[in-house]
Amino acid sequence: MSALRYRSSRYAILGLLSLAPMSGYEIRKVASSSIGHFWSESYGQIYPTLRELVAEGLVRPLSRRGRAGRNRQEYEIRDKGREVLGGWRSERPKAQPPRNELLLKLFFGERGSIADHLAHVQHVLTSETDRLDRYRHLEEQIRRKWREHSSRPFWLMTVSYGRHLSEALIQWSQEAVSSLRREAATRSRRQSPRVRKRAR
Amino acid sequence: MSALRYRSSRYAILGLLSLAPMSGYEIRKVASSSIGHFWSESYGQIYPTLRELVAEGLVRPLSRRGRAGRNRQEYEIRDKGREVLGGWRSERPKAQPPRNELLLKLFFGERGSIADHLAHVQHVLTSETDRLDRYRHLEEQIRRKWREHSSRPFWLMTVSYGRHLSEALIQWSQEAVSSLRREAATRSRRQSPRVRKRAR
DNA sequence: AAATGCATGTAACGCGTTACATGATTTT
DNA sequence: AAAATCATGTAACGCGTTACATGCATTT
Repeated sequence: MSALRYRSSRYAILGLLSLAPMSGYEIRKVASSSIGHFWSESYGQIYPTLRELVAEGLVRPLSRRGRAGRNRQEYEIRDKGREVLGGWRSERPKAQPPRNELLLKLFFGERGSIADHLAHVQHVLTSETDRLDRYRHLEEQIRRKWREHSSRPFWLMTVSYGRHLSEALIQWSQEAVSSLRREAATRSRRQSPRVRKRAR
Repeated sequence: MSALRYRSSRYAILGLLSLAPMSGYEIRKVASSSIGHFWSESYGQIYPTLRELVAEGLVRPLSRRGRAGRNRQEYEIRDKGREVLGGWRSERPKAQPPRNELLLKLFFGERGSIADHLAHVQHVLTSETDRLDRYRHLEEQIRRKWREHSSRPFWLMTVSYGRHLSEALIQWSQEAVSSLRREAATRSRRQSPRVRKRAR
């Protein structure tokens, strides 16, 4: 694509503004909490994008009476913005090309130290366990706090996605730990076959 | 990071060359088959990177007697290349920041058409089902064909990762289909409450 | 008055894909 | 001889993060 690619950041920002008017700073904060589990957005994208959106008439800067007397500029989505957002939403979502460093390291792992691999996999195990915990809390919060909000089922679906993925990763990493241990045993046996009996 | 980022492409390429000498074209092909499930690499990266690797003495161009008389240039990893690869492998793998368009669309889905969302989710369901099938085949192939290869356990781990993920996504998408149907029912009930009885 | 933190904004990179250009070698 | 396809290579983008610069408002 020489001309345009997906420009998903625009839609992420537009989407957040469709929930409520916000400043760039807030967009960053809200993004990292609400959609942070499956999306990331940085200042370097947000501020320039906001300008673009204003220039295209999808978003409007609000007069600066923002409750805090702070030096902040809030933006509000316009009808045209909602239309554009709707059009984007109905197109088939693009998957980002896969790039998983962990698997890359494992794939070329034959000559590496098992201890290193174990450390990597165990890190996945602990971090996904934490993450799963957060998903559970989050889910409960959404169930309690947004009992009547019409977005609730959608939000729950995104959390559930994360939950399923974390559970899968936890399972995988447990299995991977076992294989790596087995592999370590095989290696040491290959190095010193006489000691084999000692192992048990 | 103003200076350098991860430069994972270098290591992906170096890793492939650690398995066997290859040309740039082959690297592309091998990559999309072997590590294609969790990694992607394009020509625009491969050729320039090969030059860099040669310049740094990590890789050596082979004399052009490649069995095919073709106009091709093969490269071979050097000892220094293996060292560098080993160093990289023992560092903790970096996770790429999450960017999931599907979830983004669902999250802002409240005003969208349920039919669109259903189509997106069902696409996940079918494509992950296919993928799972491919993983099963691949796993069986590795078990049969590489019975004695010392990389076998590592390769199996990467396939297993994919399998677990696909299984989780299949489960999730089935659940999501149900929620979306429920949501559609709720909506139509809300629109025309009198027709409620007709529905059953 | 100094320190802290809120808030906006931009420059410099690095990463990666896509699309195109080019030519050699097989195949038909 | 024409078509297909193997193979290398590069230019132009778009995407995104990081790091820095700046200044106002609030807290201490």
